[in-house]
Amino acid sequence: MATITLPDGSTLEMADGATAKQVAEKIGAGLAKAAIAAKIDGKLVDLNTPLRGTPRVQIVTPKDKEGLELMRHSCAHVMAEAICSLWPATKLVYGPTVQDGFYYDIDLDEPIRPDDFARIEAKMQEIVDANKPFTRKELSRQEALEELRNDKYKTDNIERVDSQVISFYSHGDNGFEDLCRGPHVPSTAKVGAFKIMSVAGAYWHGDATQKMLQRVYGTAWPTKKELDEYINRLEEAKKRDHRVLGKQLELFSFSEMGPGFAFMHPKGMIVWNEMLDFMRQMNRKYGYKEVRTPIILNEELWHRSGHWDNYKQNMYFTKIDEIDYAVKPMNCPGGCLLFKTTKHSYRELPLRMAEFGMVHRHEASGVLHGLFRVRQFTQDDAHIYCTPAQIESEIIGVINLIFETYKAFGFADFAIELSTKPEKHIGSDEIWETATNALKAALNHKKITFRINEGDGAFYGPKIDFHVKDCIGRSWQVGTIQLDFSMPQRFELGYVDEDNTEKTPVMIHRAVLGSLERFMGILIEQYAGALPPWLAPEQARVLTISEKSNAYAARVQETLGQADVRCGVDLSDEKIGAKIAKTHGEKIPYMLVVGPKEAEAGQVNVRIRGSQDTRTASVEQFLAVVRRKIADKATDLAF
RNA sequence: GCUGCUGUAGCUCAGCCGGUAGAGCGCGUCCUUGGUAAGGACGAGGUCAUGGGUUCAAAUCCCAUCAGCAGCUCCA
Repeated sequence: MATITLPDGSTLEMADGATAKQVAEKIGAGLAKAAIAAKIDGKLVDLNTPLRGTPRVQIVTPKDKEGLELMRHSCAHVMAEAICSLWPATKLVYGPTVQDGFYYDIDLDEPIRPDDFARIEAKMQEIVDANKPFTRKELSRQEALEELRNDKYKTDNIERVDSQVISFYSHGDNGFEDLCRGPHVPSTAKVGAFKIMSVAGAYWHGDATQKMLQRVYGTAWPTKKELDEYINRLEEAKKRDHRVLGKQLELFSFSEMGPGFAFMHPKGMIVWNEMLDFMRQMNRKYGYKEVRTPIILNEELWHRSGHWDNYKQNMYFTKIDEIDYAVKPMNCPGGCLLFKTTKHSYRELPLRMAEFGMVHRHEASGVLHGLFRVRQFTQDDAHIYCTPAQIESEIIGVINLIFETYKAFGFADFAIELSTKPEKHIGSDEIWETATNALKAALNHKKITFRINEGDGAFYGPKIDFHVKDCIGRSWQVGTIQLDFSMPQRFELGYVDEDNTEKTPVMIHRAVLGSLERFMGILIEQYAGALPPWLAPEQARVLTISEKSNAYAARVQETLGQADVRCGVDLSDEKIGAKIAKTHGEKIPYMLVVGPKEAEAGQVNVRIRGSQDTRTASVEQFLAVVRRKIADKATDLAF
């Protein structure tokens, strides 16, 4: 007999060798039907695994996170079989699950096209309808290597696992079999509602020198309804796409004349300047002075800074009067030159110098992506020159500044990473260790939990990276704090200490928004284009019922404009419904409907973006409310 | 940079088994003066990304280039 303990603590007596499936059947027909796998003593296994002794058993269904992944993985197998049957030359490489779905990397010279998806799906449906059992076969490592000696991909897969038992799964009678750790759903009927999503190239092992494989992406969900909801969610995310909204809302554009170089339009410039004004305010509050350094500087400078050796492939070069120059990819070397123009005393430290620096980086053509990845961008950069003793308090100061800033922009959720010494770096190991420890100390002091990102630091020093989470759960890297002992040495920066000796300062590089361009893109996606009043290009618009109220509308607009509210007016001879629809499309926070009634009473009828309700208020009342919303950086428009 | 897909009016897209272009939105003019998510009529607007090739004939087929999209690699 086997004594089975269930997750609720109850026990079941079963015959020795009974399967997990039988346990599910004993518990209930519903569970047995939903069951796709089991967990025995915490280990995920196939449903037909025999039970002995006194195991703890949990029946896994697609409702469990692990069950869902397992189901998707099984679905990947079904897709693999479908592809192999349609393209017999296919060599299977690797088919894991990913967030919301799965993919399978295949080696096949004939490209699979989106037109083929329907055929693949139809074939998959055949396999599903056949309701064939997944069966497991185990071989010794040696036997497995022998059996797959002609398959370099599968051989490689075996070599990458350390288990001595290698398992294979097959479903059906046509001999489809795939190396796989498992477990799997019991039969092909249990892979859920699926859809082929896309196909793209992917290097073998992510190595650009290796063969480009085809990666076919699919998704699978327990029910058709959930699949539809997922497709819906994707469409919703697409509506937030800052590239689409940027065009629609006339914020910015790109031209074939300059791939990766954004054009900021008048409305985009308003958002930009609001961001900039706010960051300047923060810089003043936290004791920064602002500077500006040249875009183009002599190539020699970049040799000295280490950029030539470590960053050359990302830089643009030019010649002026036969002399070699480089376009700056970072602001720090220029900042160092500025620091060196005068002699410094320890009394000046910490010296915090901010720069909204426009930098140019040659990014590979394939990585350009709206405002998120561009070749020219503006960093809200700063360099803090300080003594070693001041490092921790300075870093804490920057962290405070960063948190305050993100909150103001409406981000509540952050994640922090500490990146350590990369392969390409300058400076000794001791320096790196000291610097890394200093960053850790500051984070610990602030009681901040962080993740370590090995080998991902800047070439001149370790860094703390800040990620913000947007309202639909996506994470964006924005701010960074980098600690640098090398650049000050290379540039022979110095200050005179209390004891009248020359010392080398420590340099802290920091950016809060990171890139103004990227941050604007993030804001657009976060708010789906419906920016809070303080950032909105047009904060209110007066809509007239008919031209009888034009003069009054103009007066209202004038009054608001005088009070620094960005207010437009729609005097067109459209009907009010059309004007409201148009204003909604432009995502303007406040609509002020005025007709003879309002004109008579000196009022406006306020309609708030996203709401059907209206409310009449005097112009003064509305003005007071909107000014407070702007001042508070409110995201809630109601009043 | 690599692989695949795409490029037609300001925008979104149709046309693409070859016979020199169409819709909706937007824009302009006129009618309409209408009270809360799109009133009506008329009109203007396109070297069909660019350069070659095949053909009597190319938006349509082929090649190259450029750009965009998805992903890979890289990154703020």
